[in-house]
Amino acid sequence: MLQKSSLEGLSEDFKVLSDKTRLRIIGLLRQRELCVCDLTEVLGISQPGVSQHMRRLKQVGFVRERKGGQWVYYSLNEEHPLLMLILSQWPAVPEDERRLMQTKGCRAPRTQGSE
Amino acid sequence: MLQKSSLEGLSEDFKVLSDKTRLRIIGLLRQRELCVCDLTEVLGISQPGVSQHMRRLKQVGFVRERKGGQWVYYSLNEEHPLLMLILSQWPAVPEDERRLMQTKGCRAPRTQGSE
DNA sequence: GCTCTGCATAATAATATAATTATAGAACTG
DNA sequence: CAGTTCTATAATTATATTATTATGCAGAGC
Repeated sequence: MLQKSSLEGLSEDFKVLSDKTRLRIIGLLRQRELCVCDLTEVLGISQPGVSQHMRRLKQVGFVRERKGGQWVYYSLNEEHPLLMLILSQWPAVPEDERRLMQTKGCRAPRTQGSE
Repeated sequence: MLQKSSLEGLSEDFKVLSDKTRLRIIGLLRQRELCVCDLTEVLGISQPGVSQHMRRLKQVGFVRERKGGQWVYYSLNEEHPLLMLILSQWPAVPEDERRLMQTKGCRAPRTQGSE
């Protein structure tokens, strides 16, 4: 039984969507592609935590990754039918969006003195 | 903080949808309204198990209940926007549908001799 | 080549979830 | 009213899930 039932797949999709942190991530990715360090900063959880969430989001095909130098950029997979359907009802999370604005993330090449 | 964030609500909706048994229940309710004993028979789990699932489905407003005599009939809430959206992509579970056909459920008034 | 930064994975601990059995209440049946 | 049926809830147990810390690997910059 290599083939998962479609029920199994759907359940897995919803399981991935059932975590608030992942919902926040998806919301943030609507704005633009983001790297792990961006998300770590905005979400306020540990880097490994973000990585784990991204893995699950990737596994079900909600996000795609693109490696750019040192960074890994994640973006929404616009070809995922269920995700696109659901995005139409996505709630805004103003606080996250504000934090995303304020965050410098990986974009600011660090001037080594500054902490 | 009486009001749940919409993120919380959405996450809860997906959590309810993330269980295969509940997905099967929703699929079955697409056919017609069903009572707990129907579902117990088709799903092959215990009666309290079905009741618990129905409670969660009711809590997030996916299903409605109607009491009819001795029975409690559940049906899909056609006014739930997210549910309606998602139903468009619902997978068929032929085996469940077959079992539903075959089941007599609560409809057959038991002729007391029959086991 | 050495060091630092960004990311992934492994191991672990705390918490949540779903099944079962046992029990109780409400509505029919005689 | 006594017995039976259908459903809900409580208690328990087994299993999943999510967070953290520790660790390793790859690319960038000196």
